[in-house]
Parts: sequence; structure tokens; C-alpha cells
Amino acid sequence: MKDVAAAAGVSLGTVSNVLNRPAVVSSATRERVERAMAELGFVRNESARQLRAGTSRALAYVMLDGGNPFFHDVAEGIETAAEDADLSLFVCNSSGRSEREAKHLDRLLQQRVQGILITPVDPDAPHLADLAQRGLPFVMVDRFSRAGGHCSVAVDDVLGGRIAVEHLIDRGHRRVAFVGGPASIGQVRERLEGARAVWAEFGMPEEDLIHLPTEALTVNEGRSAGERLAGLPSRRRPTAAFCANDLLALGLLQHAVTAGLRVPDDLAIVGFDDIDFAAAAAVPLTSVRQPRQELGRTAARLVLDEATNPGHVHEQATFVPALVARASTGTVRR
Amino acid sequence: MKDVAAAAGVSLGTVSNVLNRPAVVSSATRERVERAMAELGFVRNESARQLRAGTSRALAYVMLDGGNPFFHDVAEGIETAAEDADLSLFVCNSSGRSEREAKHLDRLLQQRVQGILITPVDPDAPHLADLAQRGLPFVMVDRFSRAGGHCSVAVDDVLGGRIAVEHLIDRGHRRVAFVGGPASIGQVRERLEGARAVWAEFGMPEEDLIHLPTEALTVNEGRSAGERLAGLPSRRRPTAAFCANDLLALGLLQHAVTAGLRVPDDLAIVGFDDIDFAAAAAVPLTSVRQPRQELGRTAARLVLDEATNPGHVHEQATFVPALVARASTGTVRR
DNA sequence: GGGTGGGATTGAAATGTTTCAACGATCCTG
DNA sequence: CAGGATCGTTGAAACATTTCAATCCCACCC
Repeated sequence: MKDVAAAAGVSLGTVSNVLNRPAVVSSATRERVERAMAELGFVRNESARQLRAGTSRALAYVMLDGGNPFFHDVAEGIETAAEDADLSLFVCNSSGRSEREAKHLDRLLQQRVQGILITPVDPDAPHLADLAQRGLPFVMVDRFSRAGGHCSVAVDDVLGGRIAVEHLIDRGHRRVAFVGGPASIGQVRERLEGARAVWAEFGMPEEDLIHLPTEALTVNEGRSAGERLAGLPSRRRPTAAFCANDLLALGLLQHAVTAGLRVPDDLAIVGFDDIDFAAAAAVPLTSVRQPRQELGRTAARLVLDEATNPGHVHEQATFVPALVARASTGTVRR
Repeated sequence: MKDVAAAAGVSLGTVSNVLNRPAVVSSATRERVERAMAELGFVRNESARQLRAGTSRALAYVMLDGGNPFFHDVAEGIETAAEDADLSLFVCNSSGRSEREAKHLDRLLQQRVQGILITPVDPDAPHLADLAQRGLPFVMVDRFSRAGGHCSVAVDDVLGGRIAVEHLIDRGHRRVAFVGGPASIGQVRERLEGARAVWAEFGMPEEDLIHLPTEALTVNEGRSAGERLAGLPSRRRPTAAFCANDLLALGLLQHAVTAGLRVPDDLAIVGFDDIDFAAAAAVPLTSVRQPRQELGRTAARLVLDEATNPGHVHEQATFVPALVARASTGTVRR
């Protein structure tokens, strides 16, 4: 800026005015300064701005699993909102590892980001409480914590479980598997809870809703759940499976096809999230849709509100999931 | 830091020493300072560091298509390398839009990142030349530009095309489709070039390698290519398809299954990239593997070398793709 | 012609680090 | 006990911006 000022024959303050309050500077001067900037290839130094401002012009999203497209769609939603507010977005990936998450948070704190959006490994981890206590705006995405003291955004997972299983009952299934785990993940618990609730309401015997636990929400685990499912004695074998997410469902679908089962006739499958690959599967997957982008946009809105509005009050935004029926549950049974 | 210094009864310089050169300060003082930092909840201000240092402790990767898992795997490779060098990584997504790419680059320039890795929309875009001319280290990932003046990292796409089609010839296919486009994408051209070369070498008639152009490298486009393929008169209809990437291949596979074709018996399919979803498809996809993580790691290494080593000389790293044969080309024909 | 008002410009302070020359204290050596 | 070496600590400058009170200049009015 000093060089620009010299080249344009004005003071530092004027250059700054051209950048930040172009209206107050006369058009002649403004033009001269702008020409000088172009000639010198001037690029504003963001760190100096930040230092002066005390905070950076950035938000951050720490996602749980970069390999799951669901989180990218959420990130895109956040990014559009960030762009509207003229903020950058740091996208970090904890890959489900708590220590990586902590490291990212540490860095983001040093960067003085305006706010943090996070889908945490553990919603009750102490490093999250630290954040809140520091007064840094943050929002939990797709997860809740008992603790409160911050905003969160998620869909109603119990309801999601309900509509998935109700759909299967509707299609005539009387023995259904719930595929998902570990139980430490709140979503898994709640989706199962919804499934059980509606199952009971329809008067189905409890033992005909079979829980096939998995170690993680991945394609591989879905495949191995498929093996276990195939290994069940035929009178106990479910005719349909509700998977806690689409990756599991895709893995299960793959196993079923490989094993020569017809989907949906021999085995119907419902996933959760409705990622793009669900619709793209060989047998397009029925799935419980989360409004992924909107989840992100809302989360960004909340964190910005907390950052800028002194009267901000924490909010737990809940979205309603919707069933998207496709070929994987296409036929009515019997 | 001022507060920490006061609390510990030392000068600013000493606090700085504790942070940056702990060896030079006596252990008694160090401990006192560290205690003060913990008590006050001190967090280093990264912008001030950057301002002083003149450059940030970060790299950036601008990816082409966040919806394609291929790029995430590359990003993960970059991130591991960045972590080793104790740098942060900005991940940006241009979504194939040139103006978004330019905007990202602009921001990154303002952030004074140490170097930029990019899979550009157009390798010869003027804003890329700007970067090079500014002297900012940058590396093109998965793409080449005629211009030179920078490092790049990619696989040998011509070779990739060759091994894909050679594999199909091997499996007994005598009429093959190449699915891919637009031709403005270098990769597409080169993969097709390799395909044609090996086709000719085996003495196959040129007209039996049929090019089905697409508008983009997406699942949707793959599906629509499938429709066109099915519409061909049966004596011209290929028995196998080589798709320019896995998303196309997944779309094509979906269409084939829906249309009641058996894969690979009625139609064999080869993809490119070997993303995780290729192995996870209902009929696991044969694909030409790119070493995705290694691509990223190498790119990061190169950009760091350019940033730190004055004797750096630009390098065009080329990796060798490898065929991963799976069920989608599983049988020998006839 | 002096005073007033207002728009344009300026200068200086402030932001939180890092670096480095200089200083002080302590210990050893001859 | 003087002189030197070593170790630890300090103080000030520098980094690139933003902000705001102060100043300047000009036109206009009485």
C-alpha cells in the first residue's frame, strides 16, 4: 500500500479509503490509485487486515468423514452461505479421529476464525466445551449434545427411522433388519429407536425386527452385514433391510447382487441420507433424504448470527426427513 | 503475549522465546511462562505471525469437482504431506466454474499461502499464468498445460487408455465404445488417443471403436450414454464400453442393469480412476487405477520444494496407471 | 473580505507477533 | 581480582493494514 500511495502521489490513508470506502474519495484520485494498484500488481495482505480487525474473514467446517459424500453436500451448503457473507470457508476433515479434530480446532482458534461448524466425533468431548467457554461461535451439524450452550442443526432421526420402516411395512415386509452401528453414534441409536417404535405401533413381534450391528457406517461394513444376513436360517431371514446410512446400504446391495439375490424381490433395501450415489446405484436405492445443503446453509446462518448479533439466542434447528422411494423397495410383497 | 509476559514477570521477548526457541530459555522461566499461558488460556495469534513472517503457514488445493470422490482422495494425499510439514491446507472447490476458481485464487493470494495446488478448469487460463508470473509456487494436479513454467503431476492417460482397451480386446471384445467428453478436457482426449492406438495396433477396424461423446464426466451423462448405446442397431452395438471416468461408468452400469442387460455378459464396462465407489458397485467395476493419494503427496512435495528450495527446477511427474480387473469385465467372450 | 460548512485528504496510533543486537549476570581462568 | 566466555533476558524495530481525529482547501454566503 505504501508503494501504491507513492506511485499515485497520495497518502496511505487514501489508498485505504479507496479500498474500504470508495465513496469518500474523489473519482479522480480513486482512478489514479486504482491505476497504480493495477500497475504494481498490488494484492491486499489479508493477515494485516486480520491483525488489525482482530478476527479473520473466515468460517470453518470440520467434517467427520471426507469419504462420505453426505458431508460434502453439507459443506457446499455452508459455502454458499459463506460466500453470500463474503467469507472464506476452511474445510477440515477429522476422518473420525478425535485427535485430528482437536488439532484442527487448535489451528482454527489460532486463525481467529469467526465461527466453527462441526460434526464432531464425540459431541461431548471436552475440547468442544472449551470452544463454547471461549465464546467462539460454534454450531453442531447433524449432531446434538446434551450439554447445550450452542446451536445445532440436524434432522429428526427418530422420525427418519419411523418413515423408513413404515415404508417397508407398507410394502408388505414382516421381517426386517436394521443394519447399523456402533451404538455410540447418536444417529444410529435414534434411527433404530424410530424403527422400533413404529414396528411396535403396527403390532409386529419385537423379535422380527433384527438388529445387525456394524463397526462403522461404511460400504465394507454393509457388505459384511450382508454376509451375516445371508447366514441366517431362512425362517428368520428378513425380507428387507433398513440401513443407518447409504454407504451401508450400497455395501449391502452389492453383497446381495453378488450373492444372486434379486433386489427388491428377495431383499428390499432402504438407506439413509440420500446421497447422489444412492440414486446412481445399479438398483436405485430408496433412501431417507436429509436436506443436506439446507442443513449446511442453516448452520452457517446460525453461526453468523451468533458472531454478529449480540442478542443471539441458541437454537436447535430440526429438519424433517423425507422418504425417497426408488427401485430397491419397488414391489409390494406377496 | 503481553499479558502472559506480565503474569509471568518476564518480557515479551522471553515469551516469544518460549514459543519459538524453548531451548534458549531456562527451565524455571519456561515453566513459569507456560503456566501463565495455561492460566490465561493464551492462543497464539496466527495473523500476527503471518504478518511478521510475510507468508502464511498454509497450502491450498483448488479442486475441480467436489462431487467426484477422486479429488478428495487426492486432497487427502496432499493433506498428509502438508501435515508432515506442519502446514494447514485450504481446500477449495471450483465446481468446474472458471469464475469461482478465479475468486478462490484471488483470496488465496490475499492470504499469502505458501503455494497452490490446482486442478484447473482450463490449464491455459490467464489467471493461472498470473500466478506463475507472480512467483507463487504452484503445481498442476492431474492436468498439464502447454505453457510450462511450473510443476505438474498426473498419470499417463494415453497409457491408461491403452491398458483399458487392451484388457477388453483380451477379453474377446471386437466392438467397443469409448464413452467420454467433452473433448476440451485433455484427459478425455488422451485416454481416447491411447484407446485408438492400441485398437489399431491389434489390427481392429477403426469403425468398431465407437466414440459416444458426453457433455460432462458425471453419472447422469453415463446413464444417457447408455441410452444412446442401447439405441444402436444390434450389429453395430458394442459388447463393451470404456468410460473416461468411473462416474460415467457407474451411470452406464445403472442404465444397463435397469435395461435388463447382464454385465459383463451383454455389456462389459471399464472405468477410470478406481474411486472407492467403483469397487462398491453392484457389479464391481473394472477400472484404471490412478494412485490418487500419491498424486496428492507428490504434488505437495513439489510445491513445498519450490517454496523452500532456491535451486528448485520444475518437474512433470508422471505416474503409471494400473488396471484393476473386477466383475464388470469378468468373462472372456465367446 | 471574513466566516462558515463540507468534502477530500492526511498522519499517527494501534493491532500481536518475531527477530536480533545489546545488555547483565554468573562463572571460570590465569 | 581482572578479563573473558557463556548463558539468559530484554527492548525496540518491523510487518501491512485500518481507523479516526485533525487538517486542508475550496466554494459559498453575508
